[in-house]
This record gives sequence, C-alpha cells and structure tokens, in this order.
Amino acid sequence: MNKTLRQRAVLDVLKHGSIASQEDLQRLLRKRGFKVGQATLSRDIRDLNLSKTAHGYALPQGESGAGIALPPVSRLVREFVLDIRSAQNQLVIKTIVGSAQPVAAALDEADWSEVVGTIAGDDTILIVCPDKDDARKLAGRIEEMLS
Amino acid sequence: MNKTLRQRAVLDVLKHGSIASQEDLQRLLRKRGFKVGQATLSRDIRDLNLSKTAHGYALPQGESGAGIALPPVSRLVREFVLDIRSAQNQLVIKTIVGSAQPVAAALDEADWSEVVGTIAGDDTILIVCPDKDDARKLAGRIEEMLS
DNA sequence: ATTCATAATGAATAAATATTCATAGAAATG
DNA sequence: CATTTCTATGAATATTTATTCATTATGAAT
Repeated sequence: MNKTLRQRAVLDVLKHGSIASQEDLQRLLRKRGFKVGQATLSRDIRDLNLSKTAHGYALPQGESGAGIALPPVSRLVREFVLDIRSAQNQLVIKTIVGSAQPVAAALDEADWSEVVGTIAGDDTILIVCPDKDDARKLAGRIEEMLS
Repeated sequence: MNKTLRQRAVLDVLKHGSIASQEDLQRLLRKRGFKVGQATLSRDIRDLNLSKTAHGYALPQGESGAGIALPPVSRLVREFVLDIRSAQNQLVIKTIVGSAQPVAAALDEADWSEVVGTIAGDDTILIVCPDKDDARKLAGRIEEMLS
C-alpha cells in the first residue's frame, strides 16, 4: 500500500511511453513492482489530473513539469530513506527495501545542481555529485528532511 | 448529416460550459439542432483532438485557439452561404436554412477586424462592420470564397 | 443516369473507466 | 489497549466510450 511512490511511478511511466489504457498502465506498473487494481489507477489518474487524449494519457497542461498535487520529495525522503553517507563526490543512500528506484527517480526529477546522476538498486541509491563539497551539501540537505 | 457544422458546434459548446460526458454533449447539441448518436460524437472528439480530464472534455493544449484539423471558414462559406449583400456598414448573408447560426459563429471566431458583431436567425446573418469600406471589403472577401 | 468508390452515420456491442460497497490497516483519541 | 476515524484499496458493478458491422448518403467518372 503505497500511494505516494506509485503515483510518482505513474508520472514516470507517462514520460517514457504513451499509455493507451489503464490496463496498459497496470501492466507497466507491475513491472516496476506495483501490483494494483484498475480502480486504484482510475483514482490515481484523477488525483494526478491526467487527461486522456486520442494518443493516451497525458500530463495536465498548465502546470509546470508534472502533477499538481504531488507530495514533495521531502515527504518521500522522510518516509523511505534510512541512512545517508557521503564519500568523495558520491552519496550513498539506504532506503527501505524496494523503494530505492522510485526515490532515486524523485531525486533525479528534483533537478538539483548537486545531482549529476543516480543509480538505484533495491534498497540502495548511489548519487554522483560534481565534487566533494556538493556531496556534503546535498547530504546535509537530505538529512534535514529526515527530522 | 453535417459534420463540419456539428464539429464547430462541439467546440463552441466546449467554450461555454464543461462537458462531462458524450451524453451531455449529445443533449446540448440537440438543443442546437444537431441530432446525432453517441458513436458519432466519439468520432468527433477524436477528430478534434479533444482530451478528457477530470473536469470534462477540453481543447487540445499546444494548438492556438481551437482544434487542429478544423475545416477553414472558407469551406463553410462555400458550402452554406447563398448570397451576400452589403448596406452601409452592414452585411446581410443568406444561407441554406438552419445554417445561419453556426456559420455566424464561425465568422465571429475568425476574428477579423471588419467584423464588429453578428446576429443570426435561421437562414440570415447580419454582420455589423466598423464602416462602409470595411463592409465592402468583407463582402468581397467572402464572395471570393464562393467561387 | 448508372456505376463505383468513399465518407458519414447509427445500432449493437465490446472495451474501458468510474463508482459503489465492503474491508483492512493506519493514525488519532480516550 | 480499546475504540473511533480516516484512508487506501479491490471486487463487483454501473457507466461511459470506442469499435464493428451494416446501411445510407455523396460525389466522381463514365
């Protein structure tokens, strides 16, 4: 039961390919480890203000970037991140199992200058920063979110 | 059987209120004299690139103003306008019966500087222009479309 | 005008989506 | 801890939308 992560995944899926139906979406989400019913997706789509066009579901127009009512990254971090360590220009983040992927995606999307790129396994994220200072700065920022 | 006018009417209806379903749309179109089945509306919606949001059908985003694939005003004029006369700063246009309203709406939307406003009955449109010259100019332009 | 092709359409139906109803799990409250 | 509330969810279902299959108009070409 994890609405937050799932809805982020929905948006992410949308960015990649075009989704013709909720059944499609259901299949793609299952690949990412989200096993949900069609009814729930119908609700997610409403919550995220997606619209259905002849070519599939689309992000809402006006809004900058993505969904209107998205919980902020900080909420994700607080909920799923267990530990943060920096080493050189890198950051290693431990999450509860299964959440690394989506949390990494969210951090990516946050589009912070300190983040060059991320790689996520099952419960570990590696973030590459431009340099040592950025890594520490980013670690600090994320740690604050944990409080 | 009049796809062109009907699709314009669909867009016009959209501008006014929000349409939650094709059944809604069907009802509103009937009021305007278009009697069509749901299947046809489903097709119109596809043709016009409308999208369905949580708050009803909406115009496509990117495009300027309205629908992408709309037949031009000229096509409407050629098909439905029978006669044009100018008098002072006014223009009187005769159409085949029942088409005056939608043709007038289309002329309105064309947003030409010569058109101050329009009033349409059943088979007659009155267009008010800023002055005599404009009326003649507009008459000329519309007459050309008839060829 | 007759024939042929194409487009538009509705009825019936298939497919997709939204909603209702019931349940289970969290979070708050006493 | 027990109780109450609230949220998220799925299964079943209702509603809505898309498509299929004929059928009828419209137009072009001879």
